Amino acid sequence: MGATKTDLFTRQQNDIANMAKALAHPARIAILQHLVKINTCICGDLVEELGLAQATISQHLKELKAVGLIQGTVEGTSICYCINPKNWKQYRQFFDKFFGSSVSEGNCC
Amino acid sequence: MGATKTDLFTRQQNDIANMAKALAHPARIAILQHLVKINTCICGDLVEELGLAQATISQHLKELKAVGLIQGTVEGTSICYCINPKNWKQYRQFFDKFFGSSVSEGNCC
DNA sequence: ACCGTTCATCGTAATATTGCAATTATGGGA
DNA sequence: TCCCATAATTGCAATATTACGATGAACGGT
Repeated sequence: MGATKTDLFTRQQNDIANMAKALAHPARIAILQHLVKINTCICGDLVEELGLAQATISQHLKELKAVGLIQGTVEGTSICYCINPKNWKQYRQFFDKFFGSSVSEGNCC
Repeated sequence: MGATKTDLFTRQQNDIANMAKALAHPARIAILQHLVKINTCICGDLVEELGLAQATISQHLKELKAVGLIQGTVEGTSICYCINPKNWKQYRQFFDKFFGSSVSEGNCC
């Protein structure tokens, strides 16, 4: 025991949870914000920007790439990362839909 | 080592990461969806609804309550949980703002 | 007062995540 | 070819999360 029981939940529920998990670390939020801000691509100066070790940054980038939020292309000796616009919009829609179900104010609890 | 270095990031970045963390589990997504659906309050039939043990559900409810997404009031021998409309809307706005920074299509990577 | 129902909390085991040093590719100079 | 810079991967230690059985607290009924 200790592992998440994904089989108990719907595909959609696991999807949303996984999307949220990708955002569930300040370093990854910082990376995404930096990439959004510097709309043109950025390489590994993220290591300087955030105060984490190169190996750690690389790991976070890997996770973000795994869920499709960012993409990277080789640029000579360094690698150029940027937001994946398509999936970014999809994420936005997913969360929008999730929270969109407007909650009835008051009258309970 | 192994703990998240929250002090390296801004308050806002940590906040978003924490909000995302609250949603980063299918059981909590399922709980929230159930509470939204049954707009009137619901008690602990969540234990039946999801297939998890009572102690586990209670733990997830505690986390959701800790971040303010739900609220609960004593209802005799059972407890009535429901969405916290105010914070729900705030969450929605936060994520909307985060993803709102529209990404420039193409032209890079 | 006694029992049963409902839920929180504690303790513990299993697993996942975070972070880094060290190492390993890979590509561009000299 | 021999370095040097950049970034991925590996291996490991520290910490966090998930899940559950057992126990405890609170309430309603009898």
